[in-house]
Amino acid sequence: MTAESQKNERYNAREAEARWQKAWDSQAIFATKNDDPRPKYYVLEMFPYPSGRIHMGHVRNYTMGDVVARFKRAMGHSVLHPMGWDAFGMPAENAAIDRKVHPKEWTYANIAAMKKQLQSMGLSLDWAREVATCDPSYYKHQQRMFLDFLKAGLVKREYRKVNWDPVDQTVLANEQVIDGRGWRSGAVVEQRDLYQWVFKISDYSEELLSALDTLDRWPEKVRLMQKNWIGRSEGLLVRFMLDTATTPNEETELEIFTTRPDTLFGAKFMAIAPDHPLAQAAAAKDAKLAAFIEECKRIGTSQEAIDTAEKMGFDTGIRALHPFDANWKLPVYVANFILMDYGTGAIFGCPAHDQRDLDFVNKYGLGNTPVVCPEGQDPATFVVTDVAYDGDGRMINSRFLDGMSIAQAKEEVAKRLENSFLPPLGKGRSAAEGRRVGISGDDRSPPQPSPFQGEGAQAPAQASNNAPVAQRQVNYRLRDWGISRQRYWGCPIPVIHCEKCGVVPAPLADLPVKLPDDVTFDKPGNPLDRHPTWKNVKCPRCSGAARRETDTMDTFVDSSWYFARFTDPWNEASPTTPAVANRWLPVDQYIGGIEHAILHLLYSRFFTRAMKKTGHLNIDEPFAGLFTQGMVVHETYRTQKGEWVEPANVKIETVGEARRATLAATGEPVEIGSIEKMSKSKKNTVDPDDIIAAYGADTARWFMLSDSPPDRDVIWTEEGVQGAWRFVQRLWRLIGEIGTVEAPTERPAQFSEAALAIRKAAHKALANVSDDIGKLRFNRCVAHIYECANALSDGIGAVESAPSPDLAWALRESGDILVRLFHPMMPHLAEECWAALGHKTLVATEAWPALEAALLVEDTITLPVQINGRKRADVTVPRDAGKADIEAAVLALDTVQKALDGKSPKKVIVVPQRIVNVVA
RNA sequence: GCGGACGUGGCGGAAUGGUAGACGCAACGGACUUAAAAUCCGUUGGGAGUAAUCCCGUCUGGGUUCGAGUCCCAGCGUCCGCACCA
Repeated sequence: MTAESQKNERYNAREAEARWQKAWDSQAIFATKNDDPRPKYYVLEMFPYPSGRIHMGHVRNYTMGDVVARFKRAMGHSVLHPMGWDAFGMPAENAAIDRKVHPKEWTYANIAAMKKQLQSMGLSLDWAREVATCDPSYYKHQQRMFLDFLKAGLVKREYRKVNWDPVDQTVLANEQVIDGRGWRSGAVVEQRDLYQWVFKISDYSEELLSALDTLDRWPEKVRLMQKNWIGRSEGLLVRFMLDTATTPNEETELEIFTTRPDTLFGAKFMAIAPDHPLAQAAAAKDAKLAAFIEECKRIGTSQEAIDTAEKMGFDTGIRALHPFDANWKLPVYVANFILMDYGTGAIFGCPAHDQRDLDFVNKYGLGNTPVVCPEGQDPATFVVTDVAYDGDGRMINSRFLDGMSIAQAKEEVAKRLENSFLPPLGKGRSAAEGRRVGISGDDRSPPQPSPFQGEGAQAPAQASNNAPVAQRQVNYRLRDWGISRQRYWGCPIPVIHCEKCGVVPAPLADLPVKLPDDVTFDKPGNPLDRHPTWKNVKCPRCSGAARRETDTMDTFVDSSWYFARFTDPWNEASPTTPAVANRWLPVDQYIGGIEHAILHLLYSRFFTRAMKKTGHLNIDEPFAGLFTQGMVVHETYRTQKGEWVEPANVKIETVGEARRATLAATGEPVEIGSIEKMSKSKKNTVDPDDIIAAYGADTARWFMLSDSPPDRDVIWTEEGVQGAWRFVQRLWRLIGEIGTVEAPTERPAQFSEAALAIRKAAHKALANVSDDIGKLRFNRCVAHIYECANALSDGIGAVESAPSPDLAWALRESGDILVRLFHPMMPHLAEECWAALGHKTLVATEAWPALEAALLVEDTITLPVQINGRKRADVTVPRDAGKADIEAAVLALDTVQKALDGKSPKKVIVVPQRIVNVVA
């Protein structure tokens, strides 16, 4: 083909892409061997839920991963780049209910459809390692690990509050409860206590927190979100004696948690959660209190109510004794803002230094006494009215703490209370039975003097051999991970309940505990629960009548270890082959959405630790590098009637600066709305299939990488796609023309100025793209490739007007470089161009071009010259010119002479290779 | 409320404290064409000037520096996360 004839032709992306995909496939070039001795690189994108169709977010995510995979391969790594399916979950069951399709059938059909779509993108995936979490060959190992975790003490059963939908007879996740009603049934959601299987992630709170510091290739934002989620706080557990004359069942004490023990002398009240045992006990004898507690529970469901709820309390009549003064009695309130889940579910309130407590006392007229005085304030006049003071300062109104700093006061209180003692709790008399932590009461140091000593106060009941009044404690916000779901389409929890033997693990030989296929969804509730032949089994231990656990696992469990399974998905005996997993892991680059910043990533980090403990792998962290990509967003359109319109049905015209939209079919005017995340409800989606059919996968891939930094949202526009498509065509023509240039096979000894310019442009692009791909700055890679292509276009012009062997050789060399540079982003086009340049190999298996660093160094450099910080001139000097030479050259410039007006400069700053600044 | 990020042409965005606006999109002018599309060439932050040139300009106001889009302080605005966590 001649250059002339190719100019008039077009690159047929559709035909070429299918052809090259077939070529890659037939040579299995993306299949990765576990015994490959080259340095390993594991790149992984978050695997998709098989909804049935990929969306543009997938295109962006998987393109980024593919660029990294192809680049690392060219750099000589053995690259693991697998793909699978997060295939369990509710949509399959919804489809079963709505459309009478079996979840399994629906899921596998979706997988087949989506796989085809992904394959049309030309991703360099090792499909031989494909896994689907709903497949028994996958969840079998998950069940095995559940049993291993159970044995290792990482799993427990716990009575927990859950959102219960009485119509659908199922537990709802928090996000499925909308305004206190079930999202599907619309029924008012109840709080129910159910036995739940729980992974003890909180055993690792400290470890998961401190190890965040080692994740230096994670976004700071994600680490911070996890840190806040884990929510470490240091404080003191303090036992307050109760006035038994006021307690319902002669309870003797109330244990609280505080991070501000320094403010103990500012205490005005105690508050306990509505579901605190002491509140329950008091409510049993006080109908008004019981009614108040009911009221709190009702408000407690919807998020909005919690946001706006006023502080409410109810005085139980119970009185607590101040730990430093038994004569100081504090009222015990039940309050709606106290959480049973955190600390001990009880607090002491110091209104002057805590806004919530201040709001509370202001409502109930309990007053406040400031005990911390800000520096520079007169303690005699310092008062708090509406805004609590939580800053630094000196202790006041606090007896023996007066004058201390907050830190000193905290330490002093802790020391005194740790070393004073109260009788150990009598059974059944604790105000917070079961919520006390770590106070054993025995084998402790001998009794110490009471803290009341020397304060002139009377001590409450003294006893020897007692437990300390207070104990330092670290608290975490992170709660254990409840994994029980009352659903069919999930991994069965492999245990059996026997009346005699209790909870019995399913024998390993019986794994997988398979989901039965013969289920119906015509009735609400979990089909497993009403499947007698599946549910009723013999106890493996006593052979008596028993029943299977009918709950299945949270789908976050499935995705907490898939990255490990990919390392050896062929192992039928175990979840992993530890030696193989340890070699591949951690994932070097993980790419996915920010929406998984907390749960998925935290669960996976926990799972990695649990798998290490149970011998399935031996690494510390699953993901060494994490990248969170932005969303794909699009303009919205709606008719004057307010109906949303798909972009495909809208015609946009530009009249001068203004853009006008009409309905393509009828010409009816359409309003252009805000740019938002692509969503079905606003119909502002673009179907990847349509784009690939119209422009090809390379165009879609290129556009997804252009312009916007990859961690930010990218706006999908028709103009943008067309720009990308034009560039695809332009590259094809450009390389086609270079392919027809007659060039010597031997490298010329000398290069003309024009040839050197081309070579410099190509090698500069090579250096820049190499650097930017490694840092995932794809938008900058795109810019460098544009620049390189522009330079080569100029080169074509030069060789046409004045052909010469060195110029021709430089063009061929630069063409070879350019094709390999854009190959990771547009692999099909790159293969087509590689062939056009006369190569017989696949560019996908080619090495990354070698950089000739000498070409990046100029013989002379042009430095900007500033006068008083403003650029006024340029000066060109030899590369190795000394500071004095540069200064002399600068001072000789006309512009500088004029500015100095005969005077000598105050100062001349020469920054080598950078800039010169003359201070006049 | 707490925590975090960000703020640059008409738009998306470049810019180790060192020439602000790379690269792309859009727009405008021109070439080719019977015409259009495609393609190619050129212009494009604002203002003044015939011109060389000059002045202004990175949300606002201060500061540090020879030099600030970049660092510090205060304010305004947008976005995100958590949300009564004691």
